[in-house]
Amino acid sequence: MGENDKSEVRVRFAPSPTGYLHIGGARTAIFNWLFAKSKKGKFLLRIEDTNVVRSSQQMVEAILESLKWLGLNWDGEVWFQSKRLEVYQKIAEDLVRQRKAYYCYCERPDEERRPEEEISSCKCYLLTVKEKERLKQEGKPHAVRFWIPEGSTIFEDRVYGKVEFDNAELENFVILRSDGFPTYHLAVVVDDHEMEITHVIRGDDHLSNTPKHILLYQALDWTLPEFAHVPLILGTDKKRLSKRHGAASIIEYKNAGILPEAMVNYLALLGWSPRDDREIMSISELIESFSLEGISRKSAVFDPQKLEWINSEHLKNYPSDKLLELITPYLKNANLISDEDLIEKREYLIKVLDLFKSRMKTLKDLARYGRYFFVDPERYEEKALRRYWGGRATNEYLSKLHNRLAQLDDFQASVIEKTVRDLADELNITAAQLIHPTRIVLTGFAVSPGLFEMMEVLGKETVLRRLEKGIKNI
RNA sequence: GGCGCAUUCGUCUAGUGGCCUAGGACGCCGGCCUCUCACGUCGGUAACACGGGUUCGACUCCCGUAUGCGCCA
Repeated sequence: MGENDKSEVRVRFAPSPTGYLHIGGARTAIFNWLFAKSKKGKFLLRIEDTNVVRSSQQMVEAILESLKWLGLNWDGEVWFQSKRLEVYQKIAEDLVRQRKAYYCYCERPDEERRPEEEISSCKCYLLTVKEKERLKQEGKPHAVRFWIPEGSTIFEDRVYGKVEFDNAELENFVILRSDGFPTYHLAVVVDDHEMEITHVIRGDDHLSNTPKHILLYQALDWTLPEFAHVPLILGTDKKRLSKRHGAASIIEYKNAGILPEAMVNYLALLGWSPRDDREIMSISELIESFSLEGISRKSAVFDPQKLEWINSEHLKNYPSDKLLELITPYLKNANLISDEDLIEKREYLIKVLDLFKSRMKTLKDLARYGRYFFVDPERYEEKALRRYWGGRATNEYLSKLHNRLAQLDDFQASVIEKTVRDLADELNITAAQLIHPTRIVLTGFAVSPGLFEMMEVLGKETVLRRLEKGIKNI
């Protein structure tokens, strides 16, 4: 066990392009990538597209896009199984020649409704030479089945520890279908060998398949990689995560305004622990702390709320200029800024983010809850008015406030605050009686960042304009 | 059905025989801060699936049971 320093670590992620990259797949990719990085090894990518009907080029693109978004860059060219059919066929033939596999002429059972116990055991290996010859003449299609040897198969899984299977439990399994396409078992073993994969890190739904793979490695006289099976991710109902559980595709989280580093952070923590209390971790911290030993054997439930929390933590620590780039699409989409604004009002936008980012949970939030940083409020929230607007008197107070503010040369938070509080004193009212209505007039809501800081950012001109408008219209 | 794997607060987890009257985090609830809501901060809620062993001593080791999940060309 343990990695040999001399040989480079090589891992791979091998999705099949029959759907988008989902949460579970993404986490498997993350574990592989983290492991490769932590060992200064290579992270390879292989597309398992031997299921021609269900695979599509479009899905390949989508998966690559998701991986790029997450920042999981891969080494070298992408491998495609569909381009390697002859390789699998040749190896299947070799195994037949060596009597480690044999032709099977059984009719393919109806995949859809397979009777419970009719999990047939193929007896084609009993066929006589004469019978085989006859079937060949008839041109009857055949699959290739691997011949399971006697004994038992034991291996040391890096996550699950020692795992033992009795070979008698295994059936002579198909490695090459009658249509010439390999099964998962053959393809995975052949490719992992040729790609010189040293560690197979994959979902634990393959734990039970691993003995078959090991038997193949042995039959082919290839050295075994290490295996590490990672537990599945479940939905809130404790069922395997799938499309039914809402956003199962990674891209949906991108669209929902989740940062890629937050996604990686959260997913890494789902089924893996650094063994201390750290939760908010940067990519480099994750790489540094990652180890196979920290992976749990228990499947974990995906919790969108915690994802959001982790996202908000990352957002808070994000440099505002970088953040601006990321939220620009959302602001444009909501028609709040133009390309010119991006240049002309850059300084303003940065200040807005400085003020607002600590209250953001997703990249969408500014466009959604902070419209007043870009446009005057079109309407005032009913509830806010009812709660904080003190009738005609309020209009008069605000009018006085307007006059005072208009005289300020230095429109700074501290100065504004003093002005507001002094006025309240003079009017013999509480500061809150001034503050709340002002907020409503400026934002349309009862909720916003601290009023004085916000006024400074909005600027004198905007503040005065909105005050006037509010006094007139409310 | 056979085989395999798992089982600590609602959720993610720490825990590798005594440090555990079980720690952290999300969520939830409450206090403080305060111009609101967040942020922050302080505090509260809540768990070792069950039954047998082994041991001076089990969350930790073993065996069953239950439940869940996975694989079975």
